[in-house]
Amino acid sequence: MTTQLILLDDHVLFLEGLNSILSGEIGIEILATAKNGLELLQLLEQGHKPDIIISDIRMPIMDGIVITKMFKTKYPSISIIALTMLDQESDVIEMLDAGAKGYIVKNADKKELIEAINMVAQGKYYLSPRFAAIYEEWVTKKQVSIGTQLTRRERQILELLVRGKSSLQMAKQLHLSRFTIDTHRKNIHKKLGIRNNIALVRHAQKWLDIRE
Amino acid sequence: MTTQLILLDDHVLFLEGLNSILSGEIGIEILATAKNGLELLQLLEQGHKPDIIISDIRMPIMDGIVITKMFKTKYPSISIIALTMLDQESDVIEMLDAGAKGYIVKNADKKELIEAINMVAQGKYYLSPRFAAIYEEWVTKKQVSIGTQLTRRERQILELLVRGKSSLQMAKQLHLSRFTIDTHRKNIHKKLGIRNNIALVRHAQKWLDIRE
DNA sequence: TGCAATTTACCCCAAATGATGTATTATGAA
DNA sequence: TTCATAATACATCATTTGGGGTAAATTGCA
Repeated sequence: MTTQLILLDDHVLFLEGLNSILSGEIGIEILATAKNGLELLQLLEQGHKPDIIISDIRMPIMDGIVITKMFKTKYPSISIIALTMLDQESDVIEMLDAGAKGYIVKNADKKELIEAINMVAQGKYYLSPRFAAIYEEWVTKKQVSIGTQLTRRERQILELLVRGKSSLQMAKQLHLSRFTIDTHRKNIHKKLGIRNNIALVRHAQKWLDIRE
Repeated sequence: MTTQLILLDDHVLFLEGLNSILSGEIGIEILATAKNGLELLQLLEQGHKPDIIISDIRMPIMDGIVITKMFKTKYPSISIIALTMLDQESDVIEMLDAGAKGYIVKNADKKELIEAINMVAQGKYYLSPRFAAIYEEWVTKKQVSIGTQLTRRERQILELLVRGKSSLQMAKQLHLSRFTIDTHRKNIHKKLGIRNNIALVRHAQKWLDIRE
């Protein structure tokens, strides 16, 4: 029984490399490759039915997380393995939350990739060893819910943060203690798995649709 | 006459993919691959004499720019082709200054890569067509920058800041003192009349078209 | 009504940033 | 070659942020 794949990555060289690596493998068949989410959707509409899609997370037009979320409802039978450079931990959590079945770093080797494909093909999950720890920690801390599950106050403070307000400024504006603001700010950090305000602002802009 | 290569990239999957793509080509021989600068140096000390090294720019231990600069004096007969994600414009400029003979984006395809190898093997230069566009854009931005007279270093640091890097992280990445980074950052503040990093990031996104 | 979640407020301490300087070494253009 | 600009590096000191807590009052909803 062969596992049928579609590969998705905006870096063509990487895509071709991956194709070259995998196409020699027994039990694996590359149906097609796509450079972006739109190409991927076209392939599926053309009737391709892969078992697994291996997708980069960070892509310009439609990123892996968006795609994964969409697939969860539109193509629930197709599993997704996420590929990443890993320079941002929170990506891991978001991707898994979005419904990815596997998570691999680009620092991994062919062997690990094939293992991941086989695991996921069997309906199991595969997490790059590096991430197991991160995810474990996340779960045990009961920080399972992310993103949209900020409380009203937290969201308000995040909005002010995005506008460049300091804790003290917010405290004055909201007639609260600066300690309170700090508590909220740090709770937001924890919930989102982000450890500085700049990353927080960018996350808010990208995912929470908080702008100005 | 075959062109002998060593490949250098910290992302093993990419490295293996590249190897897989190129090793089938006539006229090209892969002598070895290396995951970081140290491995590369060891290979050379062991007597490998490649014509060309294809190297990623961004790497943790010793980045492509450092390597290229070093090779210019220590192994002047070896040409270097730089590979990049091109998520940071200023890398292009730096790499060019450092003395790379070729410049390819990872969005390129196999055909372009091989063309680049052949060009460089013949002693010519090869620049990815995208590079031309980026370079053009970069130059015009530099000239048109009336409201935003940031120097090239300042712009580079602002780009990193937008990506959420701290002063210390930038210092490591750019091989500079953290004091230097701070000086630049504070000079940017003054020039733009902005008093904190978050406002700076938003200004950069809005007015300077610096994103990710 | 009762209990969980939220909001508020504080502690300590480390690290990073912001403000204001000085100063030396490249570098590039006139 | 000179001279301005850019890039580098550091000092000092105040403020802000980040990470780890604790704990009260309030709110909302089952």
